[in-house]
Amino acid sequence: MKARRANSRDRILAAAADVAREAGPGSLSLDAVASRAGVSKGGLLYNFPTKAKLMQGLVEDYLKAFEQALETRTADAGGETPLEAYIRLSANDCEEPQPSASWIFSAIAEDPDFLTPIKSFKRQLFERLKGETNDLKALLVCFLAIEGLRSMNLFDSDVLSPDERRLLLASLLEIAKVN
Amino acid sequence: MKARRANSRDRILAAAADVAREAGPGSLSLDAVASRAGVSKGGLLYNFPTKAKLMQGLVEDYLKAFEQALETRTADAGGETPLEAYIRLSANDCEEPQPSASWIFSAIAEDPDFLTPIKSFKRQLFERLKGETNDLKALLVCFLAIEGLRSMNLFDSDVLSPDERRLLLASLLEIAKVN
DNA sequence: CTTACTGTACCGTCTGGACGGTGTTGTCAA
DNA sequence: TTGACAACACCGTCCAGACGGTACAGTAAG
Repeated sequence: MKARRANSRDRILAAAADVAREAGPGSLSLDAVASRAGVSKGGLLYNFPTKAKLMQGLVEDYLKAFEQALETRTADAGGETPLEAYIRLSANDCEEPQPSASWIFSAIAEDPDFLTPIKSFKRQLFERLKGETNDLKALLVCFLAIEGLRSMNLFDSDVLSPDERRLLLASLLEIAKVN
Repeated sequence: MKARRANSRDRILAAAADVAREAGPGSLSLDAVASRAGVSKGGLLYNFPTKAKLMQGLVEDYLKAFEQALETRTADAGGETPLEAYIRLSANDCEEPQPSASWIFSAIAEDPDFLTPIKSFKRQLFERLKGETNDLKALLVCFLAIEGLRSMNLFDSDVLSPDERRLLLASLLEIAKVN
């Protein structure tokens, strides 16, 4: 029952992310996801009655995971400002070799409106940071630079070397610390 | 002859960009592009024998236009460092209401390798800026922040208000000026 | 005669999704 | 305790439609 369903759901979501990353965002078909998840197409459509619902599931999962990571990070970290936490968390995310969210491209191709929740999440995050930082200029620069880093990671761009990434992180933290 | 061909080519490219922006990147079909360009499908395939060639044309045109804009800007501008020129140019690009390059998503969906020329272009640009700037930290921050701005524009994200964008631009130029 | 198309008809492939079936599990009356 | 029954989770097949691409005949301009 519940357990089985939850496992299937998660397996499918993970499989979708894998397929998008490995076969390219344009090859994210239901068949591909189903076979990757070890589930028949019928089973897939049982969990996600339409492709749009699958995409929505991906978005929601992604946002939930990020929010939770940010929350736990800001909660238990000693003396770390929210902006610092956000910078470090994002930098960590981008450190991983594989872009974790290239399914986003599939979602956009399917329907650009899938971005709406992500956009509003970002807007909320920005507003929150704005409320907890008194140097708007520093916040803007840091926030945008992180956005740039995420974008590069998403596009699997290797413009920056690891050393450069480290230097960037240090610079941003320096800017953010003045607070 | 030449004139007719060149016009058709450009019209088709522009039509493709329009379709991608208005109907969504997933709806960039040959039929849609042809009818939008006021050209028959046969005529479209005469100019671009395959969809891949169309995408390639989009990428090449985009890069060429950007390179030229940057060149003229750095050439005639008095006392503007290359980094400043790049910042101002990109900020201008992002000021326009419509994301100019949402066809990129179509290209990625078709085949992620279409990004390769863009990536190498960015790498070259970064290396060039690195050679002409002596504060690597400032360069990194500015370059990434601009990347973030471009990404937001591409995703049609309205996280930043116009005022905030202006403030960001001023901050970046300030950082870049220390040089 | 060549160039630069138009227009139509067509093919093979792929995709989302509908549908009918199936085994396993939980529930509940007798 | 057991047997009937229903809900659940999933399977496998089938199909209409859209898409990229081809082929080809026609045409207007130079």
